[in-house]
Amino acid sequence: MLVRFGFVAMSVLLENASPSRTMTYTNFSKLTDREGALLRLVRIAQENLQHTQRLLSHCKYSDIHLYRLTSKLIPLATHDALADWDPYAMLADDFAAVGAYVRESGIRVSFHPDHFTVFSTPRPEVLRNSIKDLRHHVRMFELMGLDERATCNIHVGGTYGDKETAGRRFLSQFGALEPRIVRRMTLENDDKTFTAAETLAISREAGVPMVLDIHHHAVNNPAGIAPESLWDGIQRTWADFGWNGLRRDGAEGGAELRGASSGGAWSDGVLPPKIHVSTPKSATDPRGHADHVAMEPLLSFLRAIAGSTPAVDVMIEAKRKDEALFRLMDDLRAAAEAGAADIRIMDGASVEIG
DNA sequence: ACCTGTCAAGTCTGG
DNA sequence: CCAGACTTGACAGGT
Repeated sequence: MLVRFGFVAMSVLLENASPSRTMTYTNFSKLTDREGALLRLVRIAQENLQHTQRLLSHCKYSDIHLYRLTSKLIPLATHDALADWDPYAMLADDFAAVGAYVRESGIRVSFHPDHFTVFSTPRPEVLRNSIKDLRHHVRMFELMGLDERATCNIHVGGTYGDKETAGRRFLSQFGALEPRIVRRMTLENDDKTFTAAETLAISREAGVPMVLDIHHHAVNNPAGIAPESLWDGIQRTWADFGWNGLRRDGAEGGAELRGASSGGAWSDGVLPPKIHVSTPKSATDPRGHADHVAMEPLLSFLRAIAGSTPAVDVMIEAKRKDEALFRLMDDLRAAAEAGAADIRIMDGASVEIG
Protein backbone atom coordinates (compact mmCIF):
# COMPACT_ATOMS: atom_id res chain seq x y z
CA MET A 1 0.00 0.00 0.00
CA LEU A 2 1.39 3.34 -1.05
CA VAL A 3 1.10 5.99 1.68
CA ARG A 4 1.69 9.62 0.82
CA PHE A 5 1.92 12.42 3.36
CA GLY A 6 0.93 16.04 3.20
CA PHE A 7 0.47 19.02 5.47
CA VAL A 8 -1.83 21.97 6.06
CA ALA A 9 -1.66 25.55 4.87
CA MET A 10 1.60 26.95 6.27
CA SER A 11 5.20 25.86 6.67
CA VAL A 12 7.22 26.31 9.85
CA LEU A 13 10.40 25.83 7.83
CA LEU A 14 9.87 28.36 5.05
CA GLU A 15 10.39 31.96 6.18
CA ASN A 16 8.03 34.78 5.29
CA ALA A 17 5.67 32.58 3.36
CA SER A 18 2.32 33.05 5.05
CA PRO A 19 -0.50 32.17 2.62
CA SER A 20 -3.11 33.68 4.92
CA ARG A 21 -2.20 37.26 5.63
CA THR A 22 -5.40 39.15 6.27
CA MET A 23 -7.00 42.45 7.16
CA THR A 24 -9.71 42.58 9.78
CA TYR A 25 -12.98 44.23 8.95
CA THR A 26 -12.51 46.68 11.82
CA ASN A 27 -9.33 47.82 10.20
CA PHE A 28 -10.79 47.83 6.71
CA SER A 29 -13.60 50.13 7.80
CA LYS A 30 -11.13 52.62 9.27
CA LEU A 31 -9.81 53.28 5.77
CA THR A 32 -11.60 56.25 4.21
CA ASP A 33 -10.76 55.54 0.59
CA ARG A 34 -12.89 52.45 -0.14
CA GLU A 35 -11.43 51.88 -3.61
CA GLY A 36 -7.95 52.00 -2.17
CA ALA A 37 -8.91 49.73 0.68
CA LEU A 38 -10.32 47.13 -1.71
CA LEU A 39 -7.12 47.32 -3.71
CA ARG A 40 -5.19 46.63 -0.53
CA LEU A 41 -7.23 43.46 -0.06
CA VAL A 42 -6.41 42.38 -3.60
CA ARG A 43 -2.73 43.06 -3.00
CA ILE A 44 -2.82 40.91 0.13
CA ALA A 45 -4.54 38.12 -1.80
CA GLN A 46 -1.90 38.30 -4.52
CA GLU A 47 0.82 38.00 -1.92
CA ASN A 48 -1.00 35.04 -0.34
CA LEU A 49 -1.20 33.34 -3.72
CA GLN A 50 2.49 33.94 -4.40
CA HIS A 51 3.30 32.44 -1.02
CA THR A 52 1.01 29.52 -1.82
CA GLN A 53 3.05 28.93 -4.93
CA ARG A 54 6.27 28.96 -2.90
CA LEU A 55 4.69 26.46 -0.53
CA LEU A 56 3.73 24.24 -3.46
CA SER A 57 7.26 24.49 -4.77
CA HIS A 58 8.52 23.48 -1.34
CA CYS A 59 6.17 20.48 -1.56
CA LYS A 60 7.37 19.55 -5.00
CA TYR A 61 11.03 19.57 -4.06
CA SER A 62 10.35 17.65 -0.85
CA ASP A 63 8.26 14.97 -2.63
CA ILE A 64 5.12 16.10 -0.80
CA HIS A 65 2.18 15.06 -2.97
CA LEU A 66 -0.60 16.42 -0.79
CA TYR A 67 -1.31 19.95 0.41
CA ARG A 68 -4.26 21.73 1.98
CA LEU A 69 -4.76 25.26 0.73
CA THR A 70 -5.68 27.85 3.32
CA SER A 71 -9.25 29.15 3.22
CA LYS A 72 -7.96 32.64 3.95
CA LEU A 73 -6.42 33.38 0.55
CA ILE A 74 -8.67 36.41 -0.04
CA PRO A 75 -9.23 38.57 3.05
CA LEU A 76 -12.90 39.37 3.78
CA ALA A 77 -13.93 37.49 0.63
CA THR A 78 -17.34 36.50 1.95
CA HIS A 79 -17.95 39.32 4.37
CA ASP A 80 -21.50 40.68 4.24
CA ALA A 81 -20.40 44.28 4.06
CA LEU A 82 -18.39 43.51 0.91
CA ALA A 83 -21.14 41.63 -0.90
CA ASP A 84 -20.91 43.91 -3.94
CA TRP A 85 -17.16 43.39 -4.27
CA ASP A 86 -15.92 40.97 -6.92
CA PRO A 87 -12.30 40.11 -6.19
CA TYR A 88 -12.21 37.12 -8.55
CA ALA A 89 -11.78 38.92 -11.85
CA MET A 90 -8.81 40.91 -10.57
CA LEU A 91 -7.20 37.76 -9.21
CA ALA A 92 -7.93 35.45 -12.14
CA ASP A 93 -4.34 35.44 -13.42
CA ASP A 94 -2.90 34.82 -9.98
CA PHE A 95 -5.23 31.89 -9.36
CA ALA A 96 -4.55 30.52 -12.83
CA ALA A 97 -0.81 30.58 -12.14
CA VAL A 98 -1.22 28.64 -8.90
CA GLY A 99 -3.52 26.17 -10.63
CA ALA A 100 -1.06 25.63 -13.46
CA TYR A 101 1.64 24.88 -10.92
CA VAL A 102 -0.62 22.42 -9.11
CA ARG A 103 -1.42 20.54 -12.31
CA GLU A 104 2.17 20.51 -13.50
CA SER A 105 3.52 19.27 -10.16
CA GLY A 106 0.73 16.74 -9.67
CA ILE A 107 0.12 17.80 -6.07
CA ARG A 108 -3.28 16.84 -4.67
CA VAL A 109 -4.82 19.95 -3.15
CA SER A 110 -7.90 20.54 -1.03
CA PHE A 111 -9.67 23.16 1.03
CA HIS A 112 -11.09 22.76 4.52
CA PRO A 113 -13.66 25.53 5.02
CA ASP A 114 -13.70 26.20 8.73
CA HIS A 115 -16.31 25.48 11.35
CA PHE A 116 -18.58 28.36 10.37
CA THR A 117 -19.69 26.30 7.40
CA VAL A 118 -22.36 24.04 8.84
CA PHE A 119 -25.19 22.41 6.95
CA SER A 120 -26.92 20.86 9.94
CA THR A 121 -27.86 24.30 11.23
CA PRO A 122 -31.49 25.23 11.88
CA ARG A 123 -30.68 28.91 11.32
CA PRO A 124 -31.39 30.23 7.80
CA GLU A 125 -28.69 32.90 7.91
CA VAL A 126 -26.07 30.36 8.95
CA LEU A 127 -27.12 28.15 6.07
CA ARG A 128 -26.99 31.08 3.70
CA ASN A 129 -23.45 31.94 4.80
CA SER A 130 -22.42 28.29 4.52
CA ILE A 131 -23.61 28.13 0.92
CA LYS A 132 -21.84 31.38 0.16
CA ASP A 133 -18.65 30.04 1.70
CA LEU A 134 -18.67 26.84 -0.33
CA ARG A 135 -19.37 28.75 -3.53
CA HIS A 136 -16.39 30.91 -2.71
CA HIS A 137 -14.12 27.89 -2.28
CA VAL A 138 -15.35 26.18 -5.44
CA ARG A 139 -14.96 29.42 -7.35
CA MET A 140 -11.29 29.50 -6.35
CA PHE A 141 -10.80 25.92 -7.55
CA GLU A 142 -12.46 26.82 -10.82
CA LEU A 143 -10.26 29.89 -11.23
CA MET A 144 -7.29 27.61 -10.68
CA GLY A 145 -8.59 25.39 -13.46
CA LEU A 146 -8.58 22.32 -11.20
CA ASP A 147 -10.91 19.43 -11.89
CA GLU A 148 -13.13 17.70 -9.36
CA ARG A 149 -10.33 15.82 -7.70
CA ALA A 150 -9.66 19.11 -5.91
CA THR A 151 -12.12 18.86 -3.03
CA CYS A 152 -13.56 20.75 -0.08
CA ASN A 153 -13.79 18.93 3.21
CA ILE A 154 -16.33 19.84 5.91
CA HIS A 155 -17.89 18.35 9.00
CA VAL A 156 -21.55 17.40 9.36
CA GLY A 157 -21.90 20.04 12.07
CA GLY A 158 -23.71 20.59 15.36
CA THR A 159 -26.40 18.34 16.80
CA TYR A 160 -28.55 20.92 18.66
CA GLY A 161 -29.57 18.32 21.19
CA ASP A 162 -31.08 16.02 18.56
CA LYS A 163 -28.55 14.28 16.37
CA GLU A 164 -31.14 12.39 14.34
CA THR A 165 -32.95 15.57 13.30
CA ALA A 166 -29.69 17.44 12.75
CA GLY A 167 -28.43 14.65 10.49
CA ARG A 168 -31.60 14.70 8.42
CA ARG A 169 -31.47 18.48 8.20
CA PHE A 170 -27.86 18.21 7.02
CA LEU A 171 -28.86 15.82 4.25
CA SER A 172 -31.70 17.97 2.96
CA GLN A 173 -29.75 21.25 3.12
CA PHE A 174 -26.52 19.79 1.76
CA GLY A 175 -28.42 17.90 -0.92
CA ALA A 176 -29.90 21.16 -2.20
CA LEU A 177 -26.45 22.45 -3.19
CA GLU A 178 -25.61 22.71 -6.88
CA PRO A 179 -24.15 19.43 -8.21
CA ARG A 180 -20.96 21.21 -9.22
CA ILE A 181 -20.38 21.87 -5.52
CA VAL A 182 -21.56 18.53 -4.16
CA ARG A 183 -19.20 16.73 -6.55
CA ARG A 184 -16.25 18.45 -4.88
CA MET A 185 -17.25 17.74 -1.30
CA THR A 186 -15.96 15.30 1.28
CA LEU A 187 -17.21 14.77 4.84
CA GLU A 188 -15.07 14.24 7.92
CA ASN A 189 -15.95 12.66 11.26
CA ASP A 190 -16.01 15.14 14.14
CA ASP A 191 -14.22 15.06 17.50
CA LYS A 192 -17.36 16.04 19.44
CA THR A 193 -20.53 15.49 17.42
CA PHE A 194 -20.95 13.10 14.48
CA THR A 195 -18.80 9.98 14.93
CA ALA A 196 -17.02 8.12 12.15
CA ALA A 197 -19.81 5.54 11.85
CA GLU A 198 -22.47 8.28 11.74
CA THR A 199 -20.48 10.35 9.27
CA LEU A 200 -20.03 7.29 7.06
CA ALA A 201 -23.78 6.68 6.96
CA ILE A 202 -24.42 10.35 6.09
CA SER A 203 -21.65 10.39 3.47
CA ARG A 204 -23.22 7.43 1.71
CA GLU A 205 -26.62 9.06 1.69
CA ALA A 206 -25.21 12.36 0.53
CA GLY A 207 -23.19 10.61 -2.15
CA VAL A 208 -19.81 12.06 -1.22
CA PRO A 209 -16.53 10.48 -0.07
CA MET A 210 -15.62 10.39 3.59
CA VAL A 211 -12.35 11.53 5.12
CA LEU A 212 -11.50 9.52 8.23
CA ASP A 213 -9.76 11.49 10.97
CA ILE A 214 -8.23 8.84 13.19
CA HIS A 215 -7.54 11.28 16.02
CA HIS A 216 -11.15 12.48 16.04
CA HIS A 217 -12.24 8.87 15.99
CA ALA A 218 -10.06 8.09 18.99
CA VAL A 219 -11.69 10.85 21.06
CA ASN A 220 -15.25 10.45 19.76
CA ASN A 221 -16.00 6.77 19.60
CA PRO A 222 -18.56 5.92 22.28
CA ALA A 223 -19.36 2.55 20.68
CA GLY A 224 -15.69 1.55 20.81
CA ILE A 225 -15.48 0.66 17.13
CA ALA A 226 -12.05 -0.23 15.74
CA PRO A 227 -11.33 2.24 12.91
CA GLU A 228 -10.23 -0.52 10.57
CA SER A 229 -13.65 -2.15 10.85
CA LEU A 230 -15.17 0.95 9.21
CA TRP A 231 -12.50 1.12 6.57
CA ASP A 232 -14.13 -1.03 3.88
CA GLY A 233 -17.18 1.21 3.96
CA ILE A 234 -15.09 4.37 3.95
CA GLN A 235 -12.93 3.16 1.10
CA ARG A 236 -16.04 2.33 -0.88
CA THR A 237 -17.27 5.95 -0.60
CA TRP A 238 -14.23 6.96 -2.66
CA ALA A 239 -14.81 4.27 -5.25
CA ASP A 240 -18.58 4.72 -5.46
CA PHE A 241 -18.98 8.47 -5.36
CA GLY A 242 -15.56 9.93 -5.90
CA TRP A 243 -13.50 10.56 -8.96
CA ASN A 244 -13.62 6.97 -10.16
CA GLY A 245 -17.38 6.90 -9.82
CA LEU A 246 -17.79 10.15 -11.70
CA ARG A 247 -15.86 8.78 -14.58
CA ARG A 248 -17.50 5.38 -14.53
CA ASP A 249 -20.91 7.05 -14.65
CA GLY A 250 -19.72 9.15 -17.55
CA ALA A 251 -20.55 12.31 -15.69
CA GLU A 252 -20.22 15.51 -17.67
CA GLY A 253 -16.72 16.76 -18.18
CA GLY A 254 -15.02 13.53 -17.15
CA ALA A 255 -13.04 12.88 -20.28
CA GLU A 256 -12.18 16.52 -20.72
CA LEU A 257 -10.98 16.80 -17.13
CA ARG A 258 -8.83 13.74 -17.54
CA GLY A 259 -6.94 15.41 -20.37
CA ALA A 260 -6.52 18.59 -18.38
CA SER A 261 -4.29 16.97 -15.80
CA SER A 262 -0.87 15.47 -15.99
CA GLY A 263 1.70 13.78 -13.85
CA GLY A 264 1.65 11.43 -10.90
CA ALA A 265 -1.60 10.67 -9.19
CA TRP A 266 -3.36 13.29 -11.28
CA SER A 267 -3.06 11.30 -14.46
CA ASP A 268 -3.59 7.71 -13.43
CA GLY A 269 -7.32 8.08 -12.83
CA VAL A 270 -7.15 7.13 -9.18
CA LEU A 271 -7.99 9.33 -6.25
CA PRO A 272 -6.87 7.45 -3.14
CA PRO A 273 -8.90 7.73 0.06
CA LYS A 274 -7.66 10.44 2.38
CA ILE A 275 -7.26 10.30 6.13
CA HIS A 276 -6.28 12.90 8.70
CA VAL A 277 -3.83 12.20 11.49
CA SER A 278 -2.74 14.08 14.58
CA THR A 279 -1.62 13.21 18.08
CA PRO A 280 -3.36 14.27 21.30
CA LYS A 281 -1.70 17.31 22.85
CA SER A 282 -1.82 15.90 26.38
CA ALA A 283 -3.86 13.78 28.78
CA THR A 284 -5.65 16.90 30.01
CA ASP A 285 -6.27 18.14 26.46
CA PRO A 286 -6.73 14.97 24.41
CA ARG A 287 -8.56 16.76 21.60
CA GLY A 288 -5.82 19.34 21.08
CA HIS A 289 -3.15 18.79 18.45
CA ALA A 290 0.40 18.02 19.53
CA ASP A 291 3.44 19.56 17.86
CA HIS A 292 4.32 16.31 16.12
CA VAL A 293 2.75 13.02 15.16
CA ALA A 294 3.45 9.81 17.06
CA MET A 295 4.31 7.08 14.57
CA GLU A 296 2.98 4.05 16.41
CA PRO A 297 -0.81 4.38 16.41
CA LEU A 298 -0.76 5.55 12.81
CA LEU A 299 1.49 2.70 11.74
CA SER A 300 -0.74 0.07 13.28
CA PHE A 301 -3.79 1.53 11.56
CA LEU A 302 -1.96 1.59 8.23
CA ARG A 303 -0.84 -2.00 8.71
CA ALA A 304 -4.42 -3.01 9.44
CA ILE A 305 -5.72 -1.59 6.15
CA ALA A 306 -2.68 -2.30 3.96
CA GLY A 307 -3.98 -5.64 2.74
CA SER A 308 -7.20 -4.23 1.35
CA THR A 309 -6.06 -0.79 0.19
CA PRO A 310 -3.82 0.02 -2.81
CA ALA A 311 -3.06 3.58 -1.71
CA VAL A 312 -3.98 6.11 0.94
CA ASP A 313 -3.17 9.80 1.37
CA VAL A 314 -2.46 11.03 4.88
CA MET A 315 -2.92 14.65 5.85
CA ILE A 316 -0.82 15.56 8.86
CA GLU A 317 -2.52 18.04 11.16
CA ALA A 318 0.22 18.80 13.63
CA LYS A 319 1.08 22.10 15.15
CA ARG A 320 4.56 21.96 13.65
CA LYS A 321 3.13 21.39 10.16
CA ASP A 322 5.75 20.26 7.62
CA GLU A 323 8.37 19.75 10.31
CA ALA A 324 6.06 17.09 11.82
CA LEU A 325 5.79 15.44 8.42
CA PHE A 326 9.56 15.21 8.01
CA ARG A 327 9.99 13.94 11.54
CA LEU A 328 7.43 11.22 10.93
CA MET A 329 9.31 10.22 7.79
CA ASP A 330 12.52 10.08 9.87
CA ASP A 331 10.78 7.80 12.36
CA LEU A 332 9.51 5.54 9.59
CA ARG A 333 12.96 5.41 8.04
CA ALA A 334 14.46 4.48 11.42
CA ALA A 335 11.85 1.77 11.91
CA ALA A 336 12.61 0.35 8.46
CA GLU A 337 16.34 0.37 9.16
CA ALA A 338 15.74 -1.27 12.52
CA GLY A 339 14.20 -4.21 10.73
CA ALA A 340 10.54 -3.48 9.99
CA ALA A 341 10.49 -5.31 6.68
CA ASP A 342 6.99 -4.14 5.77
CA ILE A 343 8.05 -0.47 5.60
CA ARG A 344 9.79 0.74 2.46
CA ILE A 345 10.72 4.39 2.01
CA MET A 346 9.67 5.49 -1.48
CA ASP A 347 10.73 9.14 -1.47
CA GLY A 348 10.92 12.13 0.86
CA ALA A 349 7.24 11.99 1.77
CA SER A 350 5.86 8.58 0.94
CA VAL A 351 6.28 5.01 2.06
CA GLU A 352 5.03 1.62 1.06
CA ILE A 353 3.49 -0.45 3.82
CA GLY A 354 2.87 -4.19 3.69
C1' DA B 1 11.95 42.50 19.43
C1' DC B 2 8.28 40.83 22.10
C1' DC B 3 3.73 40.56 24.40
C1' DT B 4 -1.45 40.77 24.78
C1' DG B 5 -6.07 41.36 23.43
C1' DT B 6 -8.87 41.00 19.35
C1' DC B 7 -10.63 39.27 15.08
C1' DA B 8 -16.29 38.11 10.45
C1' DA B 9 -18.17 33.99 10.95
C1' DG B 10 -20.75 28.87 15.06
C1' DT B 11 -21.98 25.76 18.64
C1' DC B 12 -22.09 24.03 23.26
C1' DT B 13 -22.42 24.47 28.19
C1' DG B 14 -23.78 26.44 32.23
C1' DG B 15 -26.02 29.98 34.65
C1' DC C 1 -31.64 34.53 27.10
C1' DC C 2 -26.76 35.51 27.63
C1' DA C 3 -21.75 35.07 28.71
C1' DG C 4 -17.81 32.35 28.23
C1' DA C 5 -15.15 28.42 26.35
C1' DC C 6 -13.46 26.27 22.45
C1' DT C 7 -9.62 27.04 18.62
C1' DT C 8 -6.19 29.06 14.87
C1' DG C 9 -3.07 32.23 12.79
C1' DA C 10 -2.37 36.74 12.38
C1' DC C 11 -3.27 41.68 13.17
C1' DA C 12 -2.91 45.89 16.11
C1' DG C 13 -1.36 48.36 19.55
C1' DG C 14 1.22 48.39 23.36
C1' DT C 15 5.92 48.16 25.82
